[in-house]
Amino acid sequence: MVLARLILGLLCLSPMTGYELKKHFDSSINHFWNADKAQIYRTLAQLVDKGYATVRTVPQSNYPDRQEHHITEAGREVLTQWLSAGPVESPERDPFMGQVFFAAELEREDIEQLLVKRREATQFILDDYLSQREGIDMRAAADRRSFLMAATLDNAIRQQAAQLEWLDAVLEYLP
Amino acid sequence: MVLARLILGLLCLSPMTGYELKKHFDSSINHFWNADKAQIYRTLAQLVDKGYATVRTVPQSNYPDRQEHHITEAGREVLTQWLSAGPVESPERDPFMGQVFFAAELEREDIEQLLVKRREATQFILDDYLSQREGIDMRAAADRRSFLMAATLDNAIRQQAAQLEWLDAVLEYLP
DNA sequence: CAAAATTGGGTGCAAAATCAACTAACTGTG
DNA sequence: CACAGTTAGTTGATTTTGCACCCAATTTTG
Repeated sequence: MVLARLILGLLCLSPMTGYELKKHFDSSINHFWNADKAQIYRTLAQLVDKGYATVRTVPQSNYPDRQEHHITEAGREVLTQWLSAGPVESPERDPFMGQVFFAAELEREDIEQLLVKRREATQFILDDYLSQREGIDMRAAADRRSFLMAATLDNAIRQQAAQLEWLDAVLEYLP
Repeated sequence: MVLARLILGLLCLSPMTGYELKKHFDSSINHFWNADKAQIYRTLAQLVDKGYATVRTVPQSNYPDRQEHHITEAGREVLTQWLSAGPVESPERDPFMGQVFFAAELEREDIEQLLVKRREATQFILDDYLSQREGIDMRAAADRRSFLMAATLDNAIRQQAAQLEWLDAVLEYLP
């Protein structure tokens, strides 16, 4: 459900192949969603089935044909309806917090190691997001679209930063 | 996979029925995981199948028999192995951020409404977490288990608070 | 020059998750 | 007294997701 909407959103920005969609999920959008490519291709097929997108085969000289997917009017409607229907509630799922919740089964040192390793991973992700943000032209953020896109990245940065602070606090006060 | 480990973790705290597990997912653990009850019962059956848990039928006078699930030694090992294997990477999925990312398709007022509604929902969740934390005996948090459990709730609180701040910033600077 | 990555697409299968019922007895509330 | 809620568990169908493959040509890298 969500994936279909996100793909419609991307196709709304510009027509794309499944391959290019996967690129977006891995880079520009990786801070709030990811998707398996098999899933992307299948969802694309569904969208075409329902008339929310159309395919145009564009031959290329050296590389395989591009199956360019274009959003239709019906697709645009579905997207705006999703956006207008109010904020979706996210399920609130964090397996790492599960590990912390039950970490008392481990020795103190092992718990510390778990937290330290997580700290490293979080720092790594944060650095990635920060370098992504550097690549954003701030003058372009004057228009609403760019502003909102940059804002989601800012949120991801805040979340990771908050987690870093939390990890440090837990490491400091762990009995 | 994760669900099976979390159930093992809960069974580690005390033997439980599927019904009681569901209660935990809905209350004490709802800040980092949720689960459908059908899924809980099926996963429980798998755990028994694999020898990670055993069932003891406890008859009751008025209510249906309790299918009390007890964790086995093998189950405990699986749990500690999961915890020792290092922090699991979470997929980073937030459908609401997807809505914000593509919200430029809407009118300015509708975008604001989306953000304001989300703000309300976030405040509501935050208040829930805060009242949960009030119920935690801080003297009990001196032992490691209680400390870690309380810590995961603190993390959820920080995340929600960070999101509130972010929402306010976006609402303020939205072009 | 060989090995790996890129471009572009796809299949099959299994596990995980969700939705919606259905059973059945008891308990509390208006 | 009727109706809603609680306790306890189960089944079936469908969707979603993830993993592991497969194809083929080109281009880059060691």
